[in-house]
Formats: sequence, C-alpha cells, structure tokens
Amino acid sequence: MYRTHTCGELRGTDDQQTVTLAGWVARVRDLGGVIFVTLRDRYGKTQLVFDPEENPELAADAKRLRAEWVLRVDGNVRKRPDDMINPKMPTGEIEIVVTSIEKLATPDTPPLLPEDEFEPSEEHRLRWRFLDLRRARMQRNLAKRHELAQITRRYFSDLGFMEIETPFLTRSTPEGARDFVVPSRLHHGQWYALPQSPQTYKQILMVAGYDRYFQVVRCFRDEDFRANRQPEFTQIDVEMSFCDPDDVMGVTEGLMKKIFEDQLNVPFPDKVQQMSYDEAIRRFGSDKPDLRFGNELVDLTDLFAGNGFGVIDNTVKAGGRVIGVLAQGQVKSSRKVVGEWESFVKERGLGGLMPLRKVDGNWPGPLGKFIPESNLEQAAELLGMNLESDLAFVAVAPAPRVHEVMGMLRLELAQKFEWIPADKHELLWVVDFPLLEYDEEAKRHVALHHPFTAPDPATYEQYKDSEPTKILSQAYDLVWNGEEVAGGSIRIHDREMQMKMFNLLGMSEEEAKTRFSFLMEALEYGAPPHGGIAFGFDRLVMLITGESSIRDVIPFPKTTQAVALFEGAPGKIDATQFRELGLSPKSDTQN
RNA sequence: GGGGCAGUAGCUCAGUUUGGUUAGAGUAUCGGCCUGUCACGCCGAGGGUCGCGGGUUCGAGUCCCGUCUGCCCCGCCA
Repeated sequence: MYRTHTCGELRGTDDQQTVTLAGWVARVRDLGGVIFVTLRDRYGKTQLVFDPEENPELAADAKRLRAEWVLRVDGNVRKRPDDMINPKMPTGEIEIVVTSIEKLATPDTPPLLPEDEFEPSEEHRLRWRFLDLRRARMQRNLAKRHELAQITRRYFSDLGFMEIETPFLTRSTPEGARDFVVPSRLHHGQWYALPQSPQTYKQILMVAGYDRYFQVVRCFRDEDFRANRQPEFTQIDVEMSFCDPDDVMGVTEGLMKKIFEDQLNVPFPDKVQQMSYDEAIRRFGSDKPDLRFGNELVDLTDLFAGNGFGVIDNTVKAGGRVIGVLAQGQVKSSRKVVGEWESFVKERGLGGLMPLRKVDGNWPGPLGKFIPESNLEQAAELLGMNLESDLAFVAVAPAPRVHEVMGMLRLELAQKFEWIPADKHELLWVVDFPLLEYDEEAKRHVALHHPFTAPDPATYEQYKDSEPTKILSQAYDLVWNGEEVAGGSIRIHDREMQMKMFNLLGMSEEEAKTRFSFLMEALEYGAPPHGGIAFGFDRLVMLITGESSIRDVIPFPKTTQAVALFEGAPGKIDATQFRELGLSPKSDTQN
C-alpha cells in the first residue's frame, strides 16, 4: 500500500495512529540532531520527524533527502506539544515519527521549486509547467476550475438542460474571428476549421428539438493574443428554445447566484440592473462598464463649445463631443504628470487632454483662457469637483471614440489611484446593442455580436432601409466588475429574416446559401424561436480564484505568441505528413 | 500590424543613468557546525556565452544598429 492517508488530512485526533504517507519532499530542515521533512501532495503538507537517538540509521538516511524527491513513509502520528503546534498548517497539530522510508524517485535538483515563496518568471513556469503545477496555488486554482465545472453541470442538468457535444473538426465560416484550420488527408485541398464557438451547432440542436442544451466546450480563435486571451479557451455554452431574453437572463443569473453565494460568499443582488449599450458608452465609455467606482464621463459640450476655443468649436461642429472625467485629489498634479496622462489618450487616438482646475483663484491652461468662468464652474459642478483638491481631465474628439478613450482613462486613473474597493462586486446587464456597425475597411456593415442575432423588431422596421446601424439587437452581455463574463442573444429563427440579415451584411443570396448552407437548410424545416448565451469559463475561474491572469487557471496555457513552451507547439511536421496531406512546404519552412 | 517594459549564476534580482581593476546579493547546489524547526540558523566553497549577431571605442553587462524570447497596451478578437 502506498498510503493510508493524504498529506493534508491528519489532525490531533489521529494521535498514535500508524500511517503510511506518500508525496514529494517540500523542504528538509536538518537541525544537526533532529531532522524535519515537509512532505507535500495536492491535499496539503505534513511534517515528518527523524530523531537520531531513536533511529540513527534512518536519521542519517533522512539527511540525504532533497527537494522534490518522491517518498513513501511509514510512521506514527504524534500530537505535537502545545508550544510546537504550527497554526499556519492544517496538519500543524501533529507530526509523523517515521519508522521507514522508501524512495520512489530521487530526481536531481529541479529547475524550479514549487513552493509559494519562489516566484519564477512566467516563461520559466510555463517551460517547466509540470513542476509549476505542483505549487499549492496552482493546485487550488485547478481544483476551483474543476469545482466550477461540476457546479455548472449540476446546475444546468437540474434545470433540464442536456450536455451535448459538438464537433471540433468543422467547416470554416466567414464573419468573426480568423479560423484555425486543419488540412484533410482524405480530401486534398480541403480544410477543416476548428470552431470559434459551437454557435451554429447549438442552433441546429434547437431545430432538432433539444430545447435546453449546454456544453462546457473548447473554442478556438486565431487572432492576436493579449492578457486573458488565449487561442483556445473554454466556454459554458447555453441555448434554449421558446424563450425570450428574460428567460435566458434568468437562467444565467441563477448560475451567477450560485457562484456568488457558494464560491465567493458574497450576497447576490435581488435584481441585476440593466443598462443600454448607448448609456454604457455615454456614461462609462465602455460596453462593459466597471460600476465599482464613480468618476462617470460628463458631457461638457454645451458649456465649452461656442466660446471661441478653436479646437473645441471645430471638432464639435464636425460632430465631436467634449468629455470630462474627474480625478479627485489630483489638483496638484505636476505639468509632467498631466503630460503623461495626455500621452495616454494621445496613444489611443485623441488629439490632446486639457486639465480643468482652479489654482490660486485662477483657471490655468487653455480652458481658462477661452471658456467663461461661470461655464467652468458649472462644468466643475457637473463633474462633482471639489475645487480645493480635485482635478478633471477634458478632451474633445469625435464620438464615440472620445467616450471610449476617456473611459480607458477613467479605468487607468482608478487603477493608479486605487479607487476600486477590493471587496466590492458589481454586476449588470448591458442590453440594446446595435445590430450592426459599419466597417470602414471592408466598406460594409458587420454584425456587432454575430450574424445570427435577432434584431429588435421595432427598430428593424424603422431603420432597415435607411440607417441600418440604428437597428438594435436582442443581445445581452453580463458584466461583472468591468469584465464581460457572459454574452448572448435571441437568434433569428426565420429563414427569410436570416437571409435579410446576410443581405444587410453585404452577402448575396447565393453566397449565404453556400457559406451557411447547413444552417439555412435547418431554418427551413421548423426552427423554434430560440436564444442563448455563453460564459467565459476561464475568466469566471480567474475571478473566483482572485487571480489576475487567465494563464494561472489554465493547466497548459500558451504565450501571447500562441506558443506552448512546455510541449513545444507549434512544431514542424515531416515530409511524409506533408505528402499525405497533399501539401508542399515552402523550402524555408521545411524541417 | 504599431508601441512600451524586461532578458546578468539553476532560480529571483542589483549593477546600465555617467563605458574602466577580478560582474555582486539572496536563494538553490556541495562541504562543515548545530537536538524542536516549520522560508530553521551559522561558517565556507563551487557556479557567469551579462538573450543572440554586428558596430563604435585603447576598453562594452553599460553606447549604437539589427534580431530572438517573455510580459503589458493600442489595433484586432461577431
């Protein structure tokens, strides 16, 4: 038998028991006589003791133990004297008086010590992932990940949802992110694509009558990566038939309530507030506003325009807006610091940033030069400024870019000056998204959500032929502390409507039929009204564990260059593989 | 695609501003001492392609150019 107990379970009440433990050597503390060894497994750590007076041979052997050796030990549980209890360890009341050791593996010095005090670079951690994953924090994170998957499956199953798998080898579809593609060996010149999400499959499952579907599923997108964006990531994918947005939102809130109450011990709001996309952009410059702090954007256009300030007047005439944001307590910011904030917005496409503040009874800077004092005072009032202590930043630029950038500034200021309370949780639904936006580069409309999102009927009728970007959609995003944790919509279930949507996206009937044949076909044969949502599973786990990087909740993540440092992917393939696939490598990429 | 930061001992970092003797510290490793530690402590030793390539210079970890890797931001990501 390798073990009778794990390294995390023995307590004072187990005193005198004969036990066998197995695990990794975390530390050896050789005091010259008595030797302590901390043994680790994923359940915890337990202290082993070797006393040379009781067993000199065994103690001599224990002296030679090294970090990360794998041991099986027999021994007796001994309750520690009161003054030697380690209150920081769950097993701190006891230790094991070892009677025999079996060394199951005696590795050389490892390149990384998986103890919390050592924090190697991320590159190193990813290169030696199997060692890094031994650390307690990573084991806790992956345990939380497992737990959330279990909660999810239980929750949806109890509500009558079925988990149904959908293919990973599917066909490439236009719209949306770039596909990862896989060459076909049996059909040279043909390619599979890995799904960006199971979107079309879950809609087809609705047509097939599986009226409540969910799946914890991997999705793949070949775009440029960032913090918290991986080429493959996991979604909790949900779809239901005969539902309106409230049904989907209700089901979504139910899972969030479980997460809040059972995982975070945070009360869940009776009613999750809703905010329109338009309002979110106007007030926070973002479609995922962080409501944990104020400093809302304030539109100062009416106060500042028309006073002979050229930049403002000209920009406003061309449709721009003047937007201000409060920076409390910052009235004394130096010219240099203000300049740094200006660089921040300039890097994001604004022309400049003007400080608004009163110093020694004057309003320094360009605003004070052109804008009447009463208007400046009204602006300060609207921004909620305390003129003794506060500063505000003002920018003028075309909307909505000015809102977006000032929203980024708001977040950056909040982070820098620590305005966000650590224990606060703010949830909201963002609704009434535009259905379409105009893509200047492609010279056509593109779907804001995806091309299967149902339009809001009223605005559709009103604007379909005149101003399609004013059509709203039946989409909804759940935002938690400024992070989008779930997003979904009611889908188009009518073939004609779907065809009109493709037309709005600049696709001909023929094109739509070819590219979305299977969906169009399904919509022809009795599609129920349906809708759904998808949660970003990795992000949820990150928020639950309190981690700040998605990579710390994914066992084998990729770098921002989409490289797997541990396995070494992507890698070359050999000439035979090329031949079988009917492909010929460019000379410089062949082995 | 654009920008920022970083790369020095197995690991984490200092040294780069202002070029100049033998590149340091902590930790890990090895040796010695130590009987109640829990990041044990003390003494000592070994350990370096200063990411890589080129350039400037009498002399480069330090300055210049290029390049690779990691992280972060903008764009992108329905």
